[in-house]
Amino acid sequence: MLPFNGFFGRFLLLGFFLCDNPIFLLNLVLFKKIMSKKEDIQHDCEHCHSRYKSIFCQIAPDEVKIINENKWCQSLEKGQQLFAEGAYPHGIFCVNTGKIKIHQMGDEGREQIVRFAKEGDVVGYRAMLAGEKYSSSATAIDTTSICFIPKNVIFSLIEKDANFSIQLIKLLSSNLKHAEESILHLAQKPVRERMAESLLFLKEMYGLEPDGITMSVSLSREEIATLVGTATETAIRLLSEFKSKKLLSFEGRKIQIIDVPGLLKVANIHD
Amino acid sequence: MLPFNGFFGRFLLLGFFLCDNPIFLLNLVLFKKIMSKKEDIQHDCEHCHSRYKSIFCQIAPDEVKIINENKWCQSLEKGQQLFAEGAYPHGIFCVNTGKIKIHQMGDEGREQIVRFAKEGDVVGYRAMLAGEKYSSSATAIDTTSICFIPKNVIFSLIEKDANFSIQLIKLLSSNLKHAEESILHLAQKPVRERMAESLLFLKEMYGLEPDGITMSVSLSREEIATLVGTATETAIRLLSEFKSKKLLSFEGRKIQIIDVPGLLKVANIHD
DNA sequence: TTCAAAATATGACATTTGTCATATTTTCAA
DNA sequence: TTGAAAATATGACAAATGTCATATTTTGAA
Repeated sequence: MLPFNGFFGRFLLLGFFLCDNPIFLLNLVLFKKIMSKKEDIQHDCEHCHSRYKSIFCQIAPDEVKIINENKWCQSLEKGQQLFAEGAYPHGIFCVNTGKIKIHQMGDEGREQIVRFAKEGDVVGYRAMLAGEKYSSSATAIDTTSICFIPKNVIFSLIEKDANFSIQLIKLLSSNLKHAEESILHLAQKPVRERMAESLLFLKEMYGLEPDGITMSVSLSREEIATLVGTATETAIRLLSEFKSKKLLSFEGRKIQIIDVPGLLKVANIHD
Repeated sequence: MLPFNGFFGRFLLLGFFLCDNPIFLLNLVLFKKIMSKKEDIQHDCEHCHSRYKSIFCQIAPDEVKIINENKWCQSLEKGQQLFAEGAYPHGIFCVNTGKIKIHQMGDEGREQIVRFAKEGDVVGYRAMLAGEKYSSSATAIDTTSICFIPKNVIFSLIEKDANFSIQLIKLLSSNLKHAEESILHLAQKPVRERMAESLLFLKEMYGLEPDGITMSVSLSREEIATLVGTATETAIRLLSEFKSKKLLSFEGRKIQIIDVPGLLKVANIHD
């Protein structure tokens, strides 16, 4: 619910409801112009560095122009929610810089992280494309700058550009592959293996800081637990065990990866 | 590897490799005409009852004709494999009648079922669309009649028909939603809940026999275990427990659903 | 800075679930 | 039909993991 809080948020929400209507869309654009000075920086899609890493990397210049004119940029603090499970999508979000987690709430109120997004990734598109409510929530896990592209712009792009459809299809395929791999591992791998695997995954996903060993992403023990699919206490114990085995070291939430081959071995990953 | 075994299978395999080439594709069509009398029935896409339930339900008549001329039908016995993890896809399979399981092999040689398909569903498309090797295998869990549509036909359809792309996107979105729900449940629900949920899922997926209580799908205890994500013995014990609690009854692999509200309660599913 | 709240850490213990052994039943091919 | 192999069933036990209690440390707002 967070992005729709307060005075500004309510206007944004109104904009979302009306964004399929060209006249109201125009109003939204004007409104953006007025408000953007205060709250957010408007990026320029033509020269956007993260566009080249995204599903928009191959679209025609005049389509880029349309997106640029209709998009909406926003920044999020660490911990701020982008959208919530159960809400209706009105467009997709493109991550400009920063880090996002996609998570679902379980029966006992425990969270489960199902996906991550970084620069160049797109979030909130699954529900929008399927014409459904969001089945997951999205929350910034770092300071994040994001652009919102209205639904109608995306659908008209699908109509006009088959190559864009293929990009979307490939993105969904890739997500599905990873999800099915997670199913396999949750069903069959013990927690220790999954923990080692998740740490290596985070290293691949978000990379390392300039020192070459510290992970760029910083998560709480609880968040790590909801990624691995275990209790927070178990996650803490395993991290301590890995530290004592010199596979990694940490100071608070800053984790250094010391021994990649060792972690691969614990994760039971070969070749 | 099964579909490519024997004299007939080797020709089929050859056909797959050559099917992007129009001349060889023609040869394949001629070859089909000769061989089909013996092994398989060639269905007619124009009047195909399962087409209306599929991603092909809205395509233009002349596109249906192209598919009809290039497709290839095959029947599978229960237990026969359609494609194997690691192989290269050359097209997609449309289930005409029957039941298919999509499964992956885990590290310890244990299988995990990740998806099912029935009449009107499409299988083997994820890897093909992504341009990757199959990440899962597909096996018939009942007598199944299936049609193969070559890769080039699908990609030209994506080029020509934006609506078909949207159908594919919706299919992938739906699969992804279910996969992420499975992740949540495998990570957070105890085995007993997952077992009850899986039985209710199978009832929804494949329906009941004319008697109104017997499940149409028949799986071994081991297969049920690989669906739920547990050991075979645990699956057997839980089924016996459900039987003694009069939630269901069974005679071998034929399971009767007796008490749906009771199963919903065990599965911890409300409203 | 200071203090309360939140996060992290650790021990003790209970519960769940998997593994192994071994019956018993069913299936299917000779 | 018959017998061997596979599938199903059940008990005993061990291992993995979660839960609860509680201590310690860190964080962030007043």
